[in-house]
Amino acid sequence: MPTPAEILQERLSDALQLLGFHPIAPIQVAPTADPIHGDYQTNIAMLLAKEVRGNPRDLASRIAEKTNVGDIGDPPEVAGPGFINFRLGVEFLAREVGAIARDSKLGVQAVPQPKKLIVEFSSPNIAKPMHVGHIRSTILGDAIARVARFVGHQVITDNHLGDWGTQFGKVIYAWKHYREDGALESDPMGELVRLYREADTRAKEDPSVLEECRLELVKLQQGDPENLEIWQRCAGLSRAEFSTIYEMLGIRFDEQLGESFYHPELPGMVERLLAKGVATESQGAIVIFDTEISETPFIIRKSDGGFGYASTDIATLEYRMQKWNPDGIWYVVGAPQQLHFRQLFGAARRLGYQVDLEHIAFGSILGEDRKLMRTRSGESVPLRELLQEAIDRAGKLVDEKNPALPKEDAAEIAKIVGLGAVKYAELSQHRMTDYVFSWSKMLSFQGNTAPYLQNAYVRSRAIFRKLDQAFELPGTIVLTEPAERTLAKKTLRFAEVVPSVLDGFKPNVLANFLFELAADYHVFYEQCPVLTAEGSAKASRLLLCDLFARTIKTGLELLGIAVPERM
RNA sequence: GCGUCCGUAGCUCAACUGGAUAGAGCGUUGGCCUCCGGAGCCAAAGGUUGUGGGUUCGAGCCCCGCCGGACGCACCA
Repeated sequence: MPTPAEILQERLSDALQLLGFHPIAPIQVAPTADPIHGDYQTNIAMLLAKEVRGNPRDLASRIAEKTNVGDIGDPPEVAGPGFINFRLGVEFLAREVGAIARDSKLGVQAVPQPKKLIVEFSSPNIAKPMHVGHIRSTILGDAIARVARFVGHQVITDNHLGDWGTQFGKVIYAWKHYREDGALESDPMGELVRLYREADTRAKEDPSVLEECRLELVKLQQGDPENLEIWQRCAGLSRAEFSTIYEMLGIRFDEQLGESFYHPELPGMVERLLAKGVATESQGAIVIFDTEISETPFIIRKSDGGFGYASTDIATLEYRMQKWNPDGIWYVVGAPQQLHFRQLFGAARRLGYQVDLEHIAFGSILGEDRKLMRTRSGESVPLRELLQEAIDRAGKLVDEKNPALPKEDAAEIAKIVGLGAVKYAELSQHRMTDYVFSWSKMLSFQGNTAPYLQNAYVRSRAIFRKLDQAFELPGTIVLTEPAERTLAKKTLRFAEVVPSVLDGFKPNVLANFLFELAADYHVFYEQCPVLTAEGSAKASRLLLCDLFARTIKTGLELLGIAVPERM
């Protein structure tokens, strides 16, 4: 079923045909900023007036006159410099609300042309701790993948693990010299991290250690059995650690092909690029120059014969094209790597790949001092500890607000609220802004936070627990109160907002919508008693409550956030 | 130096891709509980959108110049 905006678009399109216009660009129909201008508006008359050098208001009147909206609402009005405003009528609203209430997807339609998309996100480095820096990619990527699936795309998520980098020389060196088996047993990941740091600091002090680390790496890459075994054990331990975090976060990947997976392909790939004339030799390295992008080259083989991540990323691209032939590959990776991706995409173009490549960049997470978030000792905050703290803090809050809850339920709720708070803090913000991490703000029950939205859901569900009979969708829907209409209109917009998340990759658009929806629900809740109402008023209000609950639940799920039934 | 991103209320952030009087939350001030969860609602105060030009019916958004910040610029990912 089309959304209100789409219906209006179609009617406008018909009117323009009658008047002899054939606009190429889609007709913009946007919700109005202020309800005094109605519910939806279009600026099409002003755009066309510019083209034909006519008077925008006159043109707007002619278009308005020919636009048939008798079954939708009031006759369109011309206002301001040439806007055409539309107001949705009560009958139309009731009809539409009834329709989306019967739709499992709440009116969200499948895209006309489903695409096959690969979404690469999270991508932590093995043998390094997963820290706050990874959380943005993880949460953002997951949300985008969920939305893309929901609107009908075929999505393959891939965790592009950094399991073959230079850091492994250090890890292996330290493994051989400083390993403590007891610690490895009790806290494997902690020990791995300790080993890496140990080698890292020693290498900085002593060039000979650095050289030995390099040699260990070379041995590994040449297939030395001992180093290979150490690498495999480290990789196994890291993956296990990552899995527990992903499980905690409710995130699943279709593929987890690490960089090591592509390693055997690298020499052949470099030869191919040389043969095609895409790559050239420079200062002993094999590089791709594209001065339109940057003076510095894209290094696909180092002068010492080794491979960096530029090479792996090209090999990965080739593999994906061969295996899946996708329409798009989306990389959810931090903004500092913009140059890398511009170069990668440039290389892909030269290789003749026809695929939509997107770097979905994002800003950094700052501490409350507005500097990159660190622990007191100056290290990056381990993700696992951060998530546990979120759960603990949420647990305390839930305990304060609702001490009567059974212990087991309280623990489950703490998890839902705590993790939801962390995710929502990310996703409610424009992805490019560096955002300030604040426990008190994200866990507040007021304002634009996950707990506020979850609580709105819980309140709406509480009504149904008090209901003495099963809820059934009513045949007739009455919307007499302004608060009912406002809520109904907002709910209809869900189907417009969800697909729009993908243009510009902005989950914060959905988050902000859910916040507005919850606010509208609270006004409705305040002004329209449900259980004490009677007849079709009661039935209609129950329907609004149910529809609200489903919408906020579905919306939060698209952001990867769960809702509790009580809290 | 070159490049990318950014600069909006005291603070944290929006602004549907160029639309009407720039909106929320927190904080501040003042109201609302015989009623479904007050974890809520209503109202007020708070702005020359860093700055100077330009483009046009119309600019927070596009173009140019400054100021201020973050990040990146040949073999680490």
